[in-house]
Amino acid sequence: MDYKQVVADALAPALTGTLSAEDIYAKIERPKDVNKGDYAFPAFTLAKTFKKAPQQIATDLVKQIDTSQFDKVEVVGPYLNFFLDKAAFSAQILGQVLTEGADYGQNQSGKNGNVPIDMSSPNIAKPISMGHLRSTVIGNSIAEILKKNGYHPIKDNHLGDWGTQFGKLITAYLKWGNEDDVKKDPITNLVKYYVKFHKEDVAHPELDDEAREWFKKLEDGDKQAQQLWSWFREESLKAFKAIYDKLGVQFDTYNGEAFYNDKMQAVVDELKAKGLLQESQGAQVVNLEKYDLNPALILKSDGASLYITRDIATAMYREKTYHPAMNLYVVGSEQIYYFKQLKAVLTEMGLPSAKNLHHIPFGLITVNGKKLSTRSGRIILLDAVLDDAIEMAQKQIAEKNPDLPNKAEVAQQVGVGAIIFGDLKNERMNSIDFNLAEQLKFEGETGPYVQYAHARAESILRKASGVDVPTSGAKISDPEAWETLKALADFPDVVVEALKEFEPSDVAKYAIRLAKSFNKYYAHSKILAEDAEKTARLALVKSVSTVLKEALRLLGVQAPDEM
RNA sequence: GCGGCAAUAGCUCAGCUGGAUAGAGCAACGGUCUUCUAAACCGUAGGUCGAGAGUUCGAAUCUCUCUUGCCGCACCA
Repeated sequence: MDYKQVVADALAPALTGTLSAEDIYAKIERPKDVNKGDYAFPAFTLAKTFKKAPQQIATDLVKQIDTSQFDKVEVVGPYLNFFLDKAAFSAQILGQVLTEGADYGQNQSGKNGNVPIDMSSPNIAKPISMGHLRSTVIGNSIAEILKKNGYHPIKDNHLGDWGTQFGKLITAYLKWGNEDDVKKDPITNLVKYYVKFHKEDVAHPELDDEAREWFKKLEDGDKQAQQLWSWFREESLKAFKAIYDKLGVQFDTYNGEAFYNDKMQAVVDELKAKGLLQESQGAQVVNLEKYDLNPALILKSDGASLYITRDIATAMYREKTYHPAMNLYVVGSEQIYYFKQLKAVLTEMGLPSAKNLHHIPFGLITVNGKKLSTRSGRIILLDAVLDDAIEMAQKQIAEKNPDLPNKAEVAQQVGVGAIIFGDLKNERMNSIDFNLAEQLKFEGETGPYVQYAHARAESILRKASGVDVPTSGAKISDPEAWETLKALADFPDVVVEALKEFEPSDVAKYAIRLAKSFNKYYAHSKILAEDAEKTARLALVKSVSTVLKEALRLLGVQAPDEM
């Protein structure tokens, strides 16, 4: 139920002819201070039309409205403060959460439309770093949020599995590599070969020619080249999947760059057919002047294709395969300009999904203020960070809950949860200077804090087993529960808002707010006390547990029942 | 040089479509476990919201200028 609307409806009769229903609704706000009620209407805007002081207007207004449906309506200066009927509110919201369960907050606005999401996208034969974490967890969370809004997301890992570096890799492997090492630890060893190649080719430039030849062979379908390439790819993918498993992220497709190799010519043909290609300094470009953008370079002067050619092919493929409702790209903010160009080219081509293409950028992860880079050695391995976090969680469990039965499982859930939550709780666009100690904090506004609130709720429910939790009519009068009840009621709006902004952090902040209000309630009220409201309180606890778990799920974070 | 993003407490960040004394977490200091998990709760202290101008009854929030930092600016992805 929309309680803001209830307030607006109450005000409407007194303001007919002055403000439209929509205007009234838009003016209503939530006081920051809890003591000033649940909703407030400021009378400033009416001062001109009524030619009276706002304070006076507020005083007059309150006399004209039906206040019976509220606990009270107060005039404080120029504000009308509305206090909702707590008993009715609690019965309504708890009934709804308990009836709907995990479906609470679900809406169908997406009409099951397909939404491919370009995300994670590590490069074959290179390690997954903290930089990939952001794309992976943001994309994964947006996928869950999409589902909650009735869309059908398709998580696509657009692997970097093609390019001249494979010529170098093959050359290096044949010279210095061996099969067992690659099988044992593919990423480390493949990177080693790659780095060695770059060291050696300074003194032996003929290596570059060899590499070029190998890449040419690969493109021409040479058997040995193909075999090595697909082997490197498989071994890398195995290593990647181990990390994705740890993170709890699955993909629907792994349509990497190689997948589009045979779809590139069609792009060039179509651009030509539509008269969009122009020659410029020997290269083929699409002029984007009318979008106030630099020309997009489609073919190099040597005729080779580029990243954007591949992305156009990808967009065309997705259009044909999915008829997407939206087309999302979770890629770093350094590519904002590039995606403007891509969208402009696709718009020029008349691709229907171009207008629903959204680049979802995020801030850079840096170390000591500097950009990560494999070559310079400034790299933070995601796997190592996850392991550190899991180990830290193990220590915490040993200290705080040594009798916990499934320690290893919970340590993983808590450790990984801390890392994911830590990444998602801040606005996407904030850049992050990596700090391991900061990532491993389990106190305050963190993933474990939310998980802990959930585990406490579950603990109470276990202790109360045998008591029937009512799914309707649960009224709570305890004022300590009020913030928690209101937070529960906000969840459906958060689901909508988070999608609108593509902001998982909205959900993370919400989870903290709900957990915090519940922890406070928990500290001040004895839930299992034997009195008339006990079952109502249990209804609240059950509702909190349900919604916390669901909010964490939308972030890709697990919620253990005990920790 | 042009464009984008950012600047709020010692540190990390919230602050919704402009609204009532600018809020959290961490760190500091003090308090709360014989009672539902203290990974928690309560309190104290801490800010000329980068600077300046403008719009407005009202600006951390909108506009402009400036400063600082990061990112990008066709043959990488």
